[in-house]
Amino acid sequence: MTRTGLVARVLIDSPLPQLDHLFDYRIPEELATLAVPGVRVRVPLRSAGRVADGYLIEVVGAPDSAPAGAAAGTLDGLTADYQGALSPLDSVVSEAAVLTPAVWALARRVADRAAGNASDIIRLAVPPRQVRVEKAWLAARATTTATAAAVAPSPDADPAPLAFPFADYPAGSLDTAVAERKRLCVAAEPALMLLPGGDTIGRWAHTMAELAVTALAEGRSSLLIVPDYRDQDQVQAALDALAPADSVSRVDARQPNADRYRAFLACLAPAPRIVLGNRSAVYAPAHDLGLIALWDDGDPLHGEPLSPYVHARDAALVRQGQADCALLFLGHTRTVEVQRLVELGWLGEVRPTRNRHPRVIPTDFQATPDQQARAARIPSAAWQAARDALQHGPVLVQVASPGYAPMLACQSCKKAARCTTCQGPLGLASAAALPSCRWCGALAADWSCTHCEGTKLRVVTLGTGRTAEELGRAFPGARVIIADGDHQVQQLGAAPALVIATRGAEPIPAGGYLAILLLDGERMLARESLRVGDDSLRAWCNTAALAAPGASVMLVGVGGTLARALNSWQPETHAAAELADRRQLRFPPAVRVASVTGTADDVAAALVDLDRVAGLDVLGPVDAGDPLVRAIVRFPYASGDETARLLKAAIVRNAARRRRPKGAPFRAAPTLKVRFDDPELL
DNA sequence: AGCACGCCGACT
DNA sequence: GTCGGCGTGCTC
Repeated sequence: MTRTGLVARVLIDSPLPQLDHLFDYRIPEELATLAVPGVRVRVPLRSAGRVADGYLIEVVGAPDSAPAGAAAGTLDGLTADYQGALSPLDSVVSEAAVLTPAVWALARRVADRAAGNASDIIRLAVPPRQVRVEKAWLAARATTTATAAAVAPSPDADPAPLAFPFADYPAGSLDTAVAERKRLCVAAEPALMLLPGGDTIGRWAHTMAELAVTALAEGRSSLLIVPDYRDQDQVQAALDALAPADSVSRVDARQPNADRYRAFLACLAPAPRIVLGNRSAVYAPAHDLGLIALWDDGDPLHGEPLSPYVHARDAALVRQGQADCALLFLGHTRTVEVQRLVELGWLGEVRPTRNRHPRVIPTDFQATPDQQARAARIPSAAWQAARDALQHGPVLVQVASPGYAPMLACQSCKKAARCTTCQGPLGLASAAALPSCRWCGALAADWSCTHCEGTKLRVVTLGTGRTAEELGRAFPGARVIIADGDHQVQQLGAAPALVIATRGAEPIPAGGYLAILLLDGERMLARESLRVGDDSLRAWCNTAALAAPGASVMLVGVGGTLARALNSWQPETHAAAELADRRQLRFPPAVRVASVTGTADDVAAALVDLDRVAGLDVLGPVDAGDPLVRAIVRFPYASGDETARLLKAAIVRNAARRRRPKGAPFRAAPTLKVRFDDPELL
């Protein structure tokens, strides 16, 4: 067959694993000028009339002319020089080149690491098209490129130099991070700061903004990635004070599609920008990327809930390698994952100059003179401190979220069930166990209610509402403010108030809390998960960082290494100990893991090839709900690429093969599912 | 997904 | 001899 002219290599936007490679199409003459890498295209697929959406990845010469360079990092050696007859490109959707080469390379690599589809990553990276927004952007670009681009690539409005750049950190640490492309793990200064505009934010947010402004001054872009919108608001407030407003793009799945697309398109401009957003911001296009800064990488919101479930931390690590930019993980605590990278020497460590930290007092439960305080499960020392502080300003009580470890209550009067010897809360160690005291361990074999003499227990989850009631009685006359998922309060004045908040929902008071009580520690730790310790320490440190200078932070009813790590403000000692344990057990993140779920036959077929992967072992398979079984494979990081490649091949084989037997019309045949690095796995 | 290709039972 | 069943595989 004779072929001349140009060939478009196209990624089909489809969730089907069989289609996750590049397809070659002939570029018709009339599309030659529009068909450039990154544009959205429509292409015929199989039979005429069917068209699929896709992205033009690259333009190459026809195979018999010079192949213009192999596609970087693709897994489609088969189609690199497709020999069949080529169909023509159907159309180019618009001239906006929305998928940049850097984002494509990132999506391909991130998907390959997780045995997933590149198009699933691209869906996170490129928001849905909004025709009006795109037309406006194209029109504006047409008028500005003629003038502005010719003038200078640097921002026209010079940002004011930072007044006290990185005042909290040693000279030569963060100020040179962008220029020297450093990879760092940064301990955040656990304090609040008041901005000129009147907002109070965590100092960490200001540090993030300072880093981005430093990059901007060097003519380079930044990605600032934070878990939720409350964190975004804090960084945004700091950026408002430090950076020109038109150099900041906020990328947030919460905003309306039009706003989201507008912010995305702004990132495509050939000028340095600051991109602020949640986990998907790690995939934002950026001109000359100089910095990726990720706040609080242990927050579960950094984990992507959509297949292939790639954590923002992992995507950031891949992107840093491709862009050769600075990469900083900032937090009040250190995750085990980051600790591993520190011990490998991959990340350097930076701490604030001064070792200032909140005064955390582990407080054991003891007999309380006040009846109501006892009912509200507050020890006397903590109750006293809170009562004194409440004279002068806001006091925070952090409680477990409803639905955490369930509590036991009296079936007749609905009041929380208390241990008859120590007044501690009763709980169930396991579903089948006898109720016992969470504090002293005494079995509540012949329990009776102290309020109504009832003898029957029921399981309840105690929300902020009930806690507020109890605490209100313990602190009569106090103004009570509830902050949880349903009642969101962001900012708070300096007036006295008793704030009852679930973790993560604490409002930020101007000047900080004068006392903080961390309650329900046992309930948080009662959860069965590998990560309860890490999660709880992270939550406690983040909350303690809201304390006013010199304020007491009381950790109630929790001792041991967690309390020591908090009290000495050395959370990395906990991370190091935890990592040592995981190495011993061969648990992640000492090794990587993947779960393989499907019918017994499908799972067995997927596992056969894996036995030649170096260092890999298989746990299970075990039953995972009637027709399904689940196996877990563990493998060293060095074997990750091979494991992912083999499992992806198994997924493709399975997808091509699976057919629903016609006897059962509504029961779709279960697909083989593979999930890498699931944090909830063990 | 959708649609074509292909290899075995009852029909003009 | 052929029409069509749906199991199998491919889509540039």
